[in-house]
Amino acid sequence: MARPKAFDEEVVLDKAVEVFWAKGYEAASIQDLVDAMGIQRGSMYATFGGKHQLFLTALDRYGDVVVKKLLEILESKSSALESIEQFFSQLVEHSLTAGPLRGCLVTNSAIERGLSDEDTKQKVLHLLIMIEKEFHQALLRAQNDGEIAKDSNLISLAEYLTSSMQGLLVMGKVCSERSVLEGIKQMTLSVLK
Amino acid sequence: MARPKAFDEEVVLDKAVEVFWAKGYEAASIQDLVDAMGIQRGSMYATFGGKHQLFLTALDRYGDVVVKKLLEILESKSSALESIEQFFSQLVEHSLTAGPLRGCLVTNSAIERGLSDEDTKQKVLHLLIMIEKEFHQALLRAQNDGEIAKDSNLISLAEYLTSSMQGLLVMGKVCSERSVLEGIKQMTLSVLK
DNA sequence: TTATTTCTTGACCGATCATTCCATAATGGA
DNA sequence: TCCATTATGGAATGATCGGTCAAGAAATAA
Repeated sequence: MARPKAFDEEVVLDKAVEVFWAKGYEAASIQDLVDAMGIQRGSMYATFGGKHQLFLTALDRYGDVVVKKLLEILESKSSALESIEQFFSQLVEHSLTAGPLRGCLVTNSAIERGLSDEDTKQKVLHLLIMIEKEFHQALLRAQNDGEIAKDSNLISLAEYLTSSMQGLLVMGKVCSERSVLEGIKQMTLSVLK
Repeated sequence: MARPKAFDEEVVLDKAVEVFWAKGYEAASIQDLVDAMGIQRGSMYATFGGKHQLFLTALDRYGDVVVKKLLEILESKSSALESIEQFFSQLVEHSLTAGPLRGCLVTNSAIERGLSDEDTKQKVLHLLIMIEKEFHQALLRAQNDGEIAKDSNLISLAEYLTSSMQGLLVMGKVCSERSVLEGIKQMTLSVLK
């Protein structure tokens, strides 16, 4: 064996996630990143390979931590429909309080890198499908519980909710009025009733 | 008088719009811009003031040309509800065919610059409100024609449609399947029925 | 203690960034 | 024709970009 790393990879990766989340890919410089991560450039390159690789790893980490935690709401004990409503309430709350971390790294990455970076595009697609599947599960549960009609197109509904989520997050980037975001949420969910 | 400009300001501005639209603010270098615009750096700085100013001017231009043209669909002769459906069909078609210009400069700017650039945020908000007002007009028309219920909350509906539009444009950045985008469109519009 | 391995550090690289500037070209008015 | 004015073209600015590298520090195995 030899000298062990002086930092926890996951801890510094979480810091990188925050930088990319707040500033985007292009605007986040290596200096910004290593400053926030609290490590030297050399260590970053040795550990993560480079900016592009670090970003892809950060995107994975974001999915494992942030998205996964958010999706847990959809698996909560309450009624499926209620859990979906709670989910969107959380999005509204996030937009109103998250400050520099407003918005979602998935949405941001889709917009900033979706056309120019195939790796990112694939990871974003994978995350969106993960979200969509979770919506689909919740919708199935709602259907089984008689909360929504038997003949509903659950696939389309799940895709619709995923898209609506993206829209709400875009609006939340520039609009800070709770009433507006709440109204959008209500209208979005009215499709399910 | 003195020597006249060798280029048409609006023509080269349209080229700048395309570069920002395709690449985003940060990823668009001055070199990219002046190459596409067909003018020299000096002329660009003399005419538009700098990258930030050029971007803001390009955003205005985008609103005057692209957004305005899209919104004309909402004022078409057909029924108001039909015009809204046509509007979203156009968004789907755009996402499937626009290539490097997929997506919307308003959405992109909201995501990339909404938190870090107050000028951009204000212009984006202004454009979103413009879109929302146009939706509202169409909804009023629909209500007067008896196409939607008298007691509908038209303000919330207009905000909802604006948000849904943003969501669809985000999805279109990474998803090229017509069936998915069409399904989202259908679900979105089902709120109006 | 010594040898070996790996990590850390900070200087350094060429390239590119946005921006400035100036000599030159071109135009219209006098 | 000559002057005043403005646009053009392109070199040059310093800063910062992402990325590399070598030397030293730290830890374990022998």
